[in-house]
Amino acid sequence: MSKFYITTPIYYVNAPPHLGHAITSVLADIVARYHRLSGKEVFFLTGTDEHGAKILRASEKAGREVSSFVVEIRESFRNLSPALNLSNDDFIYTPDKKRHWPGAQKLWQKLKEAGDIYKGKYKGLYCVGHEAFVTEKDLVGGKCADHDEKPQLIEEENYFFRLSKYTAEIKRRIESKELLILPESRRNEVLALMGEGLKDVSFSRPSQDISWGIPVPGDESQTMYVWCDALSNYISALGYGSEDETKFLKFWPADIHFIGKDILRFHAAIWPGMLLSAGLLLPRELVVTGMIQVGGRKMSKTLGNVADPFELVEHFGADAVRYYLSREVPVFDDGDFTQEKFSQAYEGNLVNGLGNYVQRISTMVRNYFDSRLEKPAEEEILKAPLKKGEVEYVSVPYFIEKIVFPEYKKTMDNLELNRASDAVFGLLKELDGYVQHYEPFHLIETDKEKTRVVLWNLAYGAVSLAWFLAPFLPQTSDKIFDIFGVVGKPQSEWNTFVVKEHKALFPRKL
RNA sequence: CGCGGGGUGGAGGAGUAGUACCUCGGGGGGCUCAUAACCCCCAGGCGCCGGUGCAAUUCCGGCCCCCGCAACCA
Repeated sequence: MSKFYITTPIYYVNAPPHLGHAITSVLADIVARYHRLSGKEVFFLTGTDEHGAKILRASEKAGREVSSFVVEIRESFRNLSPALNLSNDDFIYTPDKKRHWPGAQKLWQKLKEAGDIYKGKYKGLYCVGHEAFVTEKDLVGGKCADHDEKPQLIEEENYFFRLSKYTAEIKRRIESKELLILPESRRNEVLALMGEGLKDVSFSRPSQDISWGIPVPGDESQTMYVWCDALSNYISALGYGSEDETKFLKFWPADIHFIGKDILRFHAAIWPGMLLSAGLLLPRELVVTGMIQVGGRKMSKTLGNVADPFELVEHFGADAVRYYLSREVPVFDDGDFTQEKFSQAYEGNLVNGLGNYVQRISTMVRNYFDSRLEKPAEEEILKAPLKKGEVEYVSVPYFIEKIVFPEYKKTMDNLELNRASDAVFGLLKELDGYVQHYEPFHLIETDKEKTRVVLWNLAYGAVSLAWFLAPFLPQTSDKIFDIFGVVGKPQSEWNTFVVKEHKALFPRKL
């Protein structure tokens, strides 16, 4: 059985999860489920990034001990899994001394042994109020936004990682697609960056400035900066650096790192550089998602337009949120969220579309055939074909197998999840049209046998929809299998359908 | 000249060198199994200016506008 290792980023715990985190996790989950369903041994990792000066300052501001301060937000990220039905196999967090630190420190050690760690001077803008370095972004009009003070340009000694040394090799891996970056435009962006040559990166800070972090092995006076601390989660979670590296040996390299475009540079430059230095394999693929905006604007706490995934789930259910995030928002481009768009998508495609379809078919089967439909003979099935265009006639199962499935598989394999979803909902549209064409609700009065064929095809269609949607809408998919009495049955055994009475799959919201 | 992505009917999206597609909304018709759902038809569009081509929304150049990134916001 082949393995498949997929990760989300580890999320920074400076605030509870918002829809942007949810979308990355949901997309990764859909891919994880898809590969699991196609028979691979999948390891799906998510987690949180909890170290750093920002977090320490936030905890101090709240008058809390930092180690307990982060737990709350960590737990809210962990709760994304039950809320959104994420199938992650593990959850890693950076302050975990037992599970994470050994891996991070071993990795550091490897880089050091490779001669790629050296002491250097870091020059930066230091804000006295923050007692830390700030970036240009923290400034408003040259002054620190929080303290209204002008930061000072100061120097301090810390460790650097010789990233520059690996520019050519990283570039080669990306160009040759040994390290595949999707979509193409992101790949180009990174390659353009490589063209300028990568600079060495600051890799640690004096621990007096940042005590909240992982100590540099062999030099307690320094704390690891984010790179080695956070990026190493992808291997520490597999046991790298621990006594038992079985999982690491089995699952590394990652088949896919799902990331947002905002952290592309770290994942396309620094992370591969570190892995090369340590003599480890590079991930096969970086999948770079767009950002989800709210009402056309970037989500921000200042604007007060942060969309809360938990609220949405509570109101609409996990599958509705998963639906929106995977279909109504493009995977690779920026998307937009508004309450109105969400409701519209919910009403249109889930309530009126999928929910209504399942309802009308199951009702007819119950009313006309006492809830039970035996599979008609093949030649009978051909007598109620699906009309495609003007002249082409195919049976429903044939259409699903030869037209829908290949399109679904192709787009899923290319991670064009919204297009795969399009293919499935396109099938739904065909099936609704098929109902209208044969009018089983009339046909039953004149030709019961043909009605049986028509309804059997429609039930087969419903179950097929459930099969296709399993990675996207796992709960709904299970419900549909249950309604048609084929829970746990492979496609080859979708012969007799025994239909149950059921509640609306997607209740209408007022 | 820091880097990059965009501008497609009322709205949101897809797409292509040659009849431009989908969803929602608007107008009309049909059906009644279904969660006032479903099916069919109609109106309306490729930011601006040049260039290359038999042909450009699609390729090239310029302009206008919007938006990201710029080394710890998915």
